[in-house]
Amino acid sequence: MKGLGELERSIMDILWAENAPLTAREVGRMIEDRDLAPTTVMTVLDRLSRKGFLTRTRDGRAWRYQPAASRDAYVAELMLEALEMTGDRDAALTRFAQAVSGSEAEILRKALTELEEE
Amino acid sequence: MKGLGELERSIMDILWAENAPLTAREVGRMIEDRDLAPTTVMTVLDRLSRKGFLTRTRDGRAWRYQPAASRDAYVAELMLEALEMTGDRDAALTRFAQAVSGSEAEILRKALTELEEE
DNA sequence: GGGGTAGTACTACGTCCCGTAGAGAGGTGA
DNA sequence: TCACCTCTCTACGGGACGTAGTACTACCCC
Repeated sequence: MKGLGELERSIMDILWAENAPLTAREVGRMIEDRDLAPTTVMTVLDRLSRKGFLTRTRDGRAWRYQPAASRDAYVAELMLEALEMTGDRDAALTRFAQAVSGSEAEILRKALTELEEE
Repeated sequence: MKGLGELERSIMDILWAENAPLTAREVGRMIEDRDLAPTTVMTVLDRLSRKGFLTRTRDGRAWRYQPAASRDAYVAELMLEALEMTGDRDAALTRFAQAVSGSEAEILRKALTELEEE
């Protein structure tokens, strides 16, 4: 999986936060702080859909974009990808488990327990 | 943390696999399949130490390079970094737990249990 | 002691990604 | 018809990375 640039991530964040598919214009309106040209937003949306992060459907002349996967799925995939990198997955996992904070360890524990029960 | 390119990662892999600090020449000899110029290896080693992935110490005229952190630590850090990206860490962690394979879930479970006991 | 060898530092070039945006085409509503 | 919206296409500058040459220095062997 390819990574995301900074602007790309900002835009993904907007789309992940929104439940409905947005047009380029709508997205642009939500990044006002950066004062981008409309075409900039369109270009980035286009690249993101080329890269498979977004899907788009027609709405009149405009496209409406929405995430192809949830942010959680993306994050989990990044984590798995990092894990792929090591020769010793167990060691890395152990280290990871030690690094997460207490409350998160709790979440993990719970998720794993539920898995076990299925 | 900055990411690693492909050659950079190959070289880190060599150094992670080795226990002793290596010189550029030694590293170069271990990537024979790519037939790189010696200076190429040196440049990459230099960049890696600039980026903080390697530390180096003098050995006569030459430098000896060794990883600043273990591969496991690096991988765990990458995973945490991915986790930082989400607004809902719990959801991402849950998804991650569901995505790891059975034996790895077991490792995680064990690591978490040991944590708890301390 | 002179030439090959090894090692260093510095510089450079091509490519790809990404942020950024303009130009031009074609529809749309006043 | 004219202003406007949206799209697609093209482009440029910067930074990271793969790759390597050059110039200089120190050491070893004959």
